[in-house]
Amino acid sequence: MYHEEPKVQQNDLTVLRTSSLTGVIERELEHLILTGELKPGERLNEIQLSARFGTSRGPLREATRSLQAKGLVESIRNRGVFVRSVSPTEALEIYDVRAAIFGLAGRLLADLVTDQMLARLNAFLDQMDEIAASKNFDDYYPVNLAFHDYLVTSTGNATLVKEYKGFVNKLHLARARGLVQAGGLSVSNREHREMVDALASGNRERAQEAFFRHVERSKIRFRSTLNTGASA
Amino acid sequence: MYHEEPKVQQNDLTVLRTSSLTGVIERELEHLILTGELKPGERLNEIQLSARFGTSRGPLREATRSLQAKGLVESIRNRGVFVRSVSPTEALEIYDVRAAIFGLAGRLLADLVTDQMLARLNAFLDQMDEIAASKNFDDYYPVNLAFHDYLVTSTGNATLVKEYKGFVNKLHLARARGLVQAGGLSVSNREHREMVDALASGNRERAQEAFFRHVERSKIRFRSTLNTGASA
DNA sequence: TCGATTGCTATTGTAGGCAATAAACAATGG
DNA sequence: CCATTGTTTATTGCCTACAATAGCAATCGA
Repeated sequence: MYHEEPKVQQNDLTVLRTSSLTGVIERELEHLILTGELKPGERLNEIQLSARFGTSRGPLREATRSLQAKGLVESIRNRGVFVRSVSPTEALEIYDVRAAIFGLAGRLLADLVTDQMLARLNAFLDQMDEIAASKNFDDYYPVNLAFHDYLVTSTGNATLVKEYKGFVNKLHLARARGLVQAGGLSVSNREHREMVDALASGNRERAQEAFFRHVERSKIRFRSTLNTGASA
Repeated sequence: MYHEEPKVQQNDLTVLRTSSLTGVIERELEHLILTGELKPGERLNEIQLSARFGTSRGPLREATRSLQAKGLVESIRNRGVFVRSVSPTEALEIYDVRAAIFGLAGRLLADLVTDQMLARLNAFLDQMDEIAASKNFDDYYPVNLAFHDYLVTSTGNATLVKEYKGFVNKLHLARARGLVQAGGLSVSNREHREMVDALASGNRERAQEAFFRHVERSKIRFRSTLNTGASA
């Protein structure tokens, strides 16, 4: 008991010391947006939200400015701040840029890959195969996410990681957001194996192309579901 | 006289109507940072700057939050906001990501390229050859910039353009900033021709690789000037 | 009835003020 | 002489208050 108390308190203090109130609000808002509690197009009422967080409007406004720069909200003067709504066109653009960045991850990893890393990746593949076989698609999504996260993080390129995650977040604001996930669900694990095999070969260009194409195929799936006029 | 007065006033009003004071300050600060008037590591004094812009501290703080999200400044609680200083390591990371994005530009352009576009690009190449021959390096840099800008913009992918420019800006904050330019100066126009040729071939992968490698070579030049221990 | 105009209200934009913090310096003790 | 502790000051963090704006509804005139 005595050992935990100071630790917890120190954590709280550290949080308040490191990140300002603005930072806390920003993360909170980002969470609300990404979980869909604040939906695309919805206005962020300053008074209402600052009351909810128990602060004044100042820090909240600073937080929204930051989110605006990150592309999660847009601000219209004298009208307010709104959760961004990513159009299908922009979503397609983002898929391309994300493909390029993910491709870079493949290229970099081809030079960094170790046996240990390959073992970990194969474990991921097996796990996803298993889940896919059981048709338990709700379990597939998080593992798939962890797989991609592991790959991107393993490059050791912090700039790349940050960018990649930013785009993944933005895609959550795409209209017909469900389609983004739907596209991912039908991903055959074959593409993943191609990526891992390319890494194992140590061939930079091949790995880059495999990673790039994986995202491009997601894009194509996204687009085709769009055309069929499916709705949420 | 009478005809101009209202127009000027309307321009001012339009600017203030469209973008808030925060937006104006943000652009102004970004300019100060990128031109080097505010140097990496330097603190942005709120009182001083808000007095300079003739506003209160609120809008200024919002502007700096936005710049923070863009990676141009960093904020330390209770200490202030500082112009970011990009380490050599981070600069190398940025070069890689920029290469990936620029490579995507090449890939996209390979499918979009027209004779008219090729003519324009060849005009750029000739112009740069000319300048290089005259050894007037100060003229080379802006044309080189315009060349790259033209390429990126021609993709029609606004997300790509925004990202690319963001990274170019960030690289301006790299320590030994002169080296970034110095690296560019010695660029042989041959690389540029390779890029244009790749576009003319219409081969996606080839174009992507040519564009990618062009930036990678810049990175290598940057790194080598770093290792020789050259200083500003 | 319809359109324009004019007030009203909710909300954002900006300003300025007080409290809290950190860095620099002075004072004190060993 | 050095280390440590108290004090001062510049500066940031946050809040409250006021001004300005946009959207809306009611009113007025045709």
